[in-house]
Amino acid sequence: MSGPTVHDVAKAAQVSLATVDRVLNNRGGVSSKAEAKVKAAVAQTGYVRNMAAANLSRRRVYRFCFVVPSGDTGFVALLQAALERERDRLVEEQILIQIIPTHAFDVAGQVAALRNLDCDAVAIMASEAPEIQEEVSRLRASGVRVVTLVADLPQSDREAYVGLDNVAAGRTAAEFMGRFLGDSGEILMIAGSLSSRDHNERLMGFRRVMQERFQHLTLLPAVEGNDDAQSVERLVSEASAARPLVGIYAIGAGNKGLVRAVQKADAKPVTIVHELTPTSRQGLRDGTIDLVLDQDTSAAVVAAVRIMRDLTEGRDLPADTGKIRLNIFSRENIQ
Amino acid sequence: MSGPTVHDVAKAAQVSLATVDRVLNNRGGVSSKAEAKVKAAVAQTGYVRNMAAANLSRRRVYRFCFVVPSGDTGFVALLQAALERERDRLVEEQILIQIIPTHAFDVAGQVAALRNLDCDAVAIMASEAPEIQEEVSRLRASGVRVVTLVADLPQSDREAYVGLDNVAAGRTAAEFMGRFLGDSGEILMIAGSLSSRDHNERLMGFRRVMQERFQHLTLLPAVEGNDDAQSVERLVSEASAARPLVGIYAIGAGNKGLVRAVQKADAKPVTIVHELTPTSRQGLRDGTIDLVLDQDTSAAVVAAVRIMRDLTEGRDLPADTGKIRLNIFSRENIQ
DNA sequence: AACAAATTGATTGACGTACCTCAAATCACA
DNA sequence: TGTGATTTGAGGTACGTCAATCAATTTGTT
Repeated sequence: MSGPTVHDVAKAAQVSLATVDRVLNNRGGVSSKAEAKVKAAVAQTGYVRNMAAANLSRRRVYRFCFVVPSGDTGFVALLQAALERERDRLVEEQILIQIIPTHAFDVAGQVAALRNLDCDAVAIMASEAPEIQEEVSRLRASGVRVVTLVADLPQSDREAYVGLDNVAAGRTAAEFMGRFLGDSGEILMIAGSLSSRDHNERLMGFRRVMQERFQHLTLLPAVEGNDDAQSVERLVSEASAARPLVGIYAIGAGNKGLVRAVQKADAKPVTIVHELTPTSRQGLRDGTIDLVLDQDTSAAVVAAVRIMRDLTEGRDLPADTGKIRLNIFSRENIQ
Repeated sequence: MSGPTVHDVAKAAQVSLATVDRVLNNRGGVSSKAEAKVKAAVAQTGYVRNMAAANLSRRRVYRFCFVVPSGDTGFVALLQAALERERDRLVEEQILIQIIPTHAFDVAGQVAALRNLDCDAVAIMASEAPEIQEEVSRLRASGVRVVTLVADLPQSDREAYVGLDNVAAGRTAAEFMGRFLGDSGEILMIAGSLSSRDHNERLMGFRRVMQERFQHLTLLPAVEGNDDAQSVERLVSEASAARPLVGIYAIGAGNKGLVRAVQKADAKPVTIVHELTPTSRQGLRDGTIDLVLDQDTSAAVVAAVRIMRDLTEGRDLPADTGKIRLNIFSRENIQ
């Protein structure tokens, strides 16, 4: 009823079980002739290893860590929730998820967190600092598989990145901004931090499409909101007091402040923000926010786990691995 | 190292392994006192059943069927590809996927396919015909779990629907159409079939938002393209010859014809279509198509498998189960 | 107290794979 | 042909759970 087993392979290859085992788990000490026979038998019988039995036998437990910024609002809260959901689901598949919270810009703390890991693979969302890249190298050297999550560390030894194509996200934002805005006018771009890679990539994509396709719109110099509602509110208020804004592209967190400022402004600018949180969802509903570009945290976590598993099992990763789709939410399709 | 086992539970509950087993698999013949002790021990030790071992022991193999329309172009081809990918991946988790191709509108054939099933659960994409709903009831009665895929059969005995919220899809199309179009003008809606539920729901959503928010735009009566490129091309050509079209909402298949007609037309209408296929992708790239609303076939298949598994294991389904996210693609975010 | 019925315990053999040991067979090379 | 190295075979134990049997104990009823 269920597929062929190693016994069937051994029979088909006319060798002993031990030899099949040696080939399958390349333990060496097998003549090339025997190896060929076994491989042929595998192909012929259509044998696939029963992973459940294999893992059971070797008492294998996958231990994956997630080193991510903590917080109980906004994106990080969603990520946290997604992680906990997945953790509960994965226990019964013998996959143990450990969530290690850090502080968003605390490099030292992140390094410390990475230093004390004891697991097969780790997913990291951390600052792009040399100390952290070194830690990644150290982890890799000690046999831990490393993937980056949401924020990439492309210069590091990480083996995969799970998250958005941030340039494409910025380009998409610009496209919708341009198409929603018929007339000319000035657009405000607010990043969380101008020194973070992902925010910069979004800015870059946004700027480029604006320049390529919507030259009648004017981009104000990007400002830094520090992912903080109060700063964002002040920046938006000041900008729209100085001149009429037709559009706002908010790249980082702090949308609560953005919503407050937009509601007080005289004219309603086209507002595009990132991440579907309770705040931005409400903004969509009441019309303060026009579009939310979102990376699905659940999808990211699921993808990360899958990749970590593939890596620890020594499988090679499929081509499009880790690309998280950009979700676009408007008031008509918030779920 | 790995979690507590039944042995630990037995020890903690001060009962025998056999009693733990009786409670865990509710075989009956256990005093309520013992049952309580075991349950307390499970909670206290944090025991979770090792599914791999359980399935191995009872030699369980999940057998899931997918009864879906075949074809080598458009959406059904994508679905087919997604199914095959998942099938290959799932073999090693002891999940056997059988793909049973049918013809799109061949109700008799679909009924026949459903009649010969031998599996634990089935995912069906079929016409909304009484014969099929009866077949679904029969399957359910014989213990097969049934979910609908992409096209729902809400009147039937199916236990879950995996697919888009088609009303929301239509509403979203209307919103973007309205926002892209500043001026007034006439909009053409082309459905595949006016008698199919999903197409009707999309139309309904589209119409409603147009009426609620964009009354300066005029909707022409919906036409039927029969998911066929030639029909669609003819319909679009005729419509745009008769009057200037500012927008086209194409709900079904046949986008090849749509693209040809739009390219020949004098004025370029805002064009929104469904499903990201090679054709619509190309349309986005060359500017013929402005927006593609897509339901991710991979996501749908993965969700369906997960639900079928939950169902056959007797777990109850999470609340938001089966809702497939509406992906919105523009030329800047085709991946 | 006697007896049947209900409950509990002890034990066993799968499931498919990993991993180990020890002995037997085959090989390479002088 | 003999020696040592390499390759192969046979067999066992373990992983955690299921499913079953049979004996032992407790419980309830008269």
